[in-house]
Amino acid sequence: MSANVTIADVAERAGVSQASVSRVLNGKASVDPEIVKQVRRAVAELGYTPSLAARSLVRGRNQTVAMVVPDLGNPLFQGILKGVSVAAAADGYRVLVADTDEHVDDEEATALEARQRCDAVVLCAPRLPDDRLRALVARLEPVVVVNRRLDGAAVPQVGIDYARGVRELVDHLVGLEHRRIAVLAGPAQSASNAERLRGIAEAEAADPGLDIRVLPCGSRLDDGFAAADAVEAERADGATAVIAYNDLVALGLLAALRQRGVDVPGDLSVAGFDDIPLAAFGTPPLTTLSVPRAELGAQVWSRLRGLIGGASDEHELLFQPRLEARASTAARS
Amino acid sequence: MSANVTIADVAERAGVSQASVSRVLNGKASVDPEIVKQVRRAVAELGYTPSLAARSLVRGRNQTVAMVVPDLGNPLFQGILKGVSVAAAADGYRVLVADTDEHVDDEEATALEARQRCDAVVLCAPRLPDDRLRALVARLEPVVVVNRRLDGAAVPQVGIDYARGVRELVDHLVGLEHRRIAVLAGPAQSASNAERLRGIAEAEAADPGLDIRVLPCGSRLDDGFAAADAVEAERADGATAVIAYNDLVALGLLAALRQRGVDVPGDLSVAGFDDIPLAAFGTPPLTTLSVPRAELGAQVWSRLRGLIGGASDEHELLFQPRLEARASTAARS
DNA sequence: TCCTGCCGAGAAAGCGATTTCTCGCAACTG
DNA sequence: CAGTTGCGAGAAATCGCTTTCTCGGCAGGA
Repeated sequence: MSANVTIADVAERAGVSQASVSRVLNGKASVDPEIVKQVRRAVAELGYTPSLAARSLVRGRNQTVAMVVPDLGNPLFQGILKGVSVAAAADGYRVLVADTDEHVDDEEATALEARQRCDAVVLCAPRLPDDRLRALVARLEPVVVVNRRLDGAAVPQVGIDYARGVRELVDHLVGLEHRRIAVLAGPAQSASNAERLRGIAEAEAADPGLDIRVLPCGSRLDDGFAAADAVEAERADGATAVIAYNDLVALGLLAALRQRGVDVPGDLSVAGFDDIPLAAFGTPPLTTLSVPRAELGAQVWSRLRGLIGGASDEHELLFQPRLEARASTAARS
Repeated sequence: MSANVTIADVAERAGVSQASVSRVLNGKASVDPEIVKQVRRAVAELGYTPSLAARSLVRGRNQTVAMVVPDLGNPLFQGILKGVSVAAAADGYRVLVADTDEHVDDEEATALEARQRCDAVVLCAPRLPDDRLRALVARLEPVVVVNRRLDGAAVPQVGIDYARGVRELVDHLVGLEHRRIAVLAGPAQSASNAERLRGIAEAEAADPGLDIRVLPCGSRLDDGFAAADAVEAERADGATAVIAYNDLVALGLLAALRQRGVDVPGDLSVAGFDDIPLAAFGTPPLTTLSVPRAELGAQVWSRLRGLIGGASDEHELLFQPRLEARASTAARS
């Protein structure tokens, strides 16, 4: 079994020194072809596998990165996780997940702890306030921040241009004659929520005819479901369209509206965000903003790999969401 | 920074030996309270954090387990992952995910590679044929297999009693006067699919009045969506109910049927499996079989921990799914 | 022909913990 | 009072690699 075979055994069997075995295995320097052959044979015969623990100790590297997310149940994060994971795997890296379950105060501890086990970490949509986050990020060092703008930190960031996306969505709705729009806000500490709201504010400022009301909500299915009452109140008050924090919220809302017999998009247009796989299969199919999750994940890995390799990088990369107009939004009737 | 502080530094600062520092940190043996105080102070002052790499080398343990899944996009696996992850975290363990993306032939390599980095692995719904799986499992050793029955392997298994669940579902439909039922099968290599089919066969055998047709399908949203034609053909042929491989498939099917103007449950009853969060929010809310994902995950961890601790365990644990009758199934009209 | 330089391979020194071994000292027994 | 016995703490070995150091041999230049 590979378990107990050490490099010493291989060396002995091949009749060479451990150093040579190591050289062969790592392709360092030039080694006598004969020795190479001997070593390879010995390795094969013994079924030798280098101990990763020993290797990490001496190299100070793990070949593992951590991804810290606020909620693994969110399809957006799942998509990014998968993207990072696939890209990293191609370079022999694995990823370890840590779910903070939206507990802001666990974020630091969790991230720090994860960092101990890994060569780098990707912080997904951290909920921490700016100053604490900046401090944290400094201690995490090889780190990339996803979906959270953080000024004044020498850290690569990759995110989604929610502000612009939401403006696009508003434009879409305005094009459909909607003027009174309700917005279902996400978690208060979510930076991407703030970005969305910023976009909303910009849109409102640009078009005085608009009347947008922001309602507190959340990020999950049941949040959307529970928001139905508030939405109905807005509708009674003249709102004809709703922009939900994300697709999950939108789908939850859709379900609740259906129960109440509200027709979407006849009585009310509803739009989401993220274009999760289910969005296209909703009732009705959901108008939403599509974000390239997998590609984003790949980009994150590419940055991360650079940092691990010692590069320094503090660029910010913003993906532009693309409007996916489907049946849940329609011209005001 | 914790990065460069070693136990030697702490020892020096505290004026004691490394051994004592180690003892204090691990709470082994009894140490002079005075020394304990010194060490703690030195640790705090230096901001010392033990190197996990060094620790793993000497202990031969990682405090990390791997979870290998065929598709992270599946909410069932996400739920189990979360369950395992939370339970493991409570014991200071982290989990590393490896997604084989339904590539059967990568399963062995992926699992083996993951095992190298971890103290144990949980194999989720492996698609490997029995003999290869048995061989693999032997090499993985501390391992628990989820959602796959594997006879003749000394390995704990935890799963879901799909056969019984599906019989329950059939009973439910029969109670609603359905006799001709279409079944959308999952991935061919999926063991849980085989279990479901076994349940179907049993139900059919028990009730000669039943006429159940199995259609090939898949495990994802679009599989269900794409199955609509086949389902319609069955319906034209007299089928009045459909049992989908899982909720994702059911939801995809629902979407396609809606496009076609088929009324569910009026024209056709549809049931799923797993009770994913979205099931209750479908149109109509989906009748499904609920499985306790988080609890299952916790059980998996509990088994795993035992194994890591050296216990031997080859019990099989089967969770009984619970019928969640909702609006997508109704009496045949 | 002799010296310098280079190259390849083995010996040995870490990497940073844990754990066994050893030893001194105090307490306990007969 | 002498001879264990026990206990606490430091020294050193160990885990399994990588990498530097060292040295012998061989080729090229003077």
